[in-house]
Amino acid sequence: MPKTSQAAGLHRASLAKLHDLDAALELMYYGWRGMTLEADDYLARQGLSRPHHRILYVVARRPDIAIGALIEILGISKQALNRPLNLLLERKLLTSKRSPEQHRSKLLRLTAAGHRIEQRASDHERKVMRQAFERAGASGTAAWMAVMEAIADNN
Amino acid sequence: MPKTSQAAGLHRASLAKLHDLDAALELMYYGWRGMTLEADDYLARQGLSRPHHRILYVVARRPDIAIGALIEILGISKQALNRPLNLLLERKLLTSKRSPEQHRSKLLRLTAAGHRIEQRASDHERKVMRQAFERAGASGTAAWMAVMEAIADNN
DNA sequence: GTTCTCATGTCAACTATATTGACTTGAGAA
DNA sequence: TTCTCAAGTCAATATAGTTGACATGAGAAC
Repeated sequence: MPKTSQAAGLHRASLAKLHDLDAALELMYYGWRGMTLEADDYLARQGLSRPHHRILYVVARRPDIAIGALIEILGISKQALNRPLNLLLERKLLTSKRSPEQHRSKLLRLTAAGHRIEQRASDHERKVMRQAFERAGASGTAAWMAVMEAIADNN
Repeated sequence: MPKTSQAAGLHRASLAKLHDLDAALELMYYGWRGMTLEADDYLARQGLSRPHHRILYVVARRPDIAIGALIEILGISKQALNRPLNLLLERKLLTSKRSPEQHRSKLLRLTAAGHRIEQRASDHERKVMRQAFERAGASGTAAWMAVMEAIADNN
């Protein structure tokens, strides 16, 4: 696990702008950093990191999800999922049980402790977003979401 | 180097929303992915990846930057910079020379080939942003930037 | 009832990106 | 001549991911 994460390169560096859209590229970069910084620090103090949070986040929103479906959503291989998932099971932040009828797949659920950590980590991120949206007002928030959807759906 | 990057977990996954701000968290995640996807594919075809692009991006905007200053801006350790930087020098995408007076530090510059790759990779990202901004109009763009600045500056 | 399929689990080897710590080198300054 | 400081290098470690190969165990098909 990483130490506490040095506030690294947070400058919003004073780089010359070669293109008018350079500011937008940098805002995406530093925006992602800004949103995840405190959450990552919190997770590191729990001995966890971003992949663990992604697992907790998805399972919280899809209780009784099977492992195959989780792999699909996370977009990583079974083997890559294995380690962080087992850590979460060992730490009893997740439980896995086979369903009575579909005995083939294992169903994942958060424990109370898992819910608590997922919530606190996500709360750090939501706090950042809430403050930004408060300053921007309802129309600014709607505009932000519209732009982000256009960017996200650029597949 | 990674292969071609499987379009992984691109679902904009249909997860139940536990909080009203969950959509915003997911938009940040998929937005970052959407912006960087094509650029990363292009870079992978050149045998490069995101850290190499970050180096090229910064040096393009700060010609004659010293290695220490670059480390500062990137927020990584000297040792972590070493490998990708040496690759870029070997490939002659960067040049390093000592300055006449300040002979202690090395000054980095892009070669023509380095400029070309930096530009093409960044162009993929700018293209995504430009399309999103065109749909959103000038006021939507301004609102997006204001929100992102608030998020980024949450340090 | 044996065989086929399929979800899951696990082992090994590899790559990439990062870290810290300990050192060297070489130039400039005191 | 010694001290400082930027840069370079080596080793060990952690994390996050990959592919390939193979085991297990349950359900379904024949």
